[in-house]
Amino acid sequence: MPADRRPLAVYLMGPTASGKSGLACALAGRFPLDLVSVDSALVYRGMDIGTAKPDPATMARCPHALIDIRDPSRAYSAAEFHDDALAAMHASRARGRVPLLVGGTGLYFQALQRGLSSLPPADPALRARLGAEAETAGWPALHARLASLDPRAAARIRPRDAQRIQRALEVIELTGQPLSAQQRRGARRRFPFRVLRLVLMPERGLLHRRIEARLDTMLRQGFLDEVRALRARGDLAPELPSMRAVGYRQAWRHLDGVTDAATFRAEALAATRQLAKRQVTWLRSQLDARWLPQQGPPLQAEAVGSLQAFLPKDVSASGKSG
RNA sequence: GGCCGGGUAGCUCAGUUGGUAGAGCAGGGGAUUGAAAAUCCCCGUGUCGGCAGUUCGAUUCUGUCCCCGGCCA
Repeated sequence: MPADRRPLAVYLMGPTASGKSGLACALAGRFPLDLVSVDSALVYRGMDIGTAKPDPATMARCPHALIDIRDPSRAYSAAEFHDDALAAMHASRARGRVPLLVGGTGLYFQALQRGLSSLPPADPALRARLGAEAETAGWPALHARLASLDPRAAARIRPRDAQRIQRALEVIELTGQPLSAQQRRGARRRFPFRVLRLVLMPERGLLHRRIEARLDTMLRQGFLDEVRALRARGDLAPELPSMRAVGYRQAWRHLDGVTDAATFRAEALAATRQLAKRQVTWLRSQLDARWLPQQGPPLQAEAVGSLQAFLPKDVSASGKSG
């Protein structure tokens, strides 16, 4: 078997509050790494406290690509991430360095790695129209329509999965072809990087304790004021992808007067735990990943060791020292 | 101390005209192709507060005790 001559990339994956950011920054301090964020919420400007975004001092010491690249009024997408991340990886490679992709958004990692089928982007007007139809007819009715247009897609998508039914009908309307047929056409190509996957998977109870402690820190740091400021802009709405983020959605309801402070905190905690659980489900499918110990110095030592086994020859092969 | 409500799943509660019980939330598992921190699917045995009585059978009826509210003293 010939040696894999593709340049190296490192993925550092883990659920929220697992300590990814700290570890990434520590590793960047000792290896020639460029950090690329893989996080669907960190892309939004002005959403700092509630997303646990690295603070300005950390960002200065450990710059991340793909953070603060979008206004919260505009949705970001997996397809844009795919292109942006690949561009950042190639730029890093061109500098003779190694990209370290750090984050917890499973779909983004998958879209990057496997690519996406060639499909039209979201069409807000069309989505609004489909949403209005669903309002009166109900999603199962639109699912039935999907079944007549694209039985294969309808079999895969549940009758109440509003988001996927809407997307499928959108693609069919925009292209005149069934979604399933287009998805079956090759998204796959050889990925241009050789990947070392590191996974942080803290024991569940520990993760829950860390989530709780972190939320209380956010609240002390003025999370609610941050959300008040976002609401005060006047052009944001709770249906936006940015404002549906964990914590922000619950804070919005609280500031609307729907929930009291204790309820808001409990809801935000539960939503964060549920997010972590879904992230863990993605991670469990990472069969060829290197699982790191839970936390503390052993974690860092293990990560450093894993990297050392791969990095030197790659970096030296690039003809440049980090 | 007296009277009235309550004590059922981790939480909030429903229910059983007597045949050992089920919702919401929480929690667990899974799916995941341009909104993904999104969206969706699956998973409910718990001394029905304790003890005693009636009964073929008590979580349900009766007695008594304990605990939590409220009112009265």
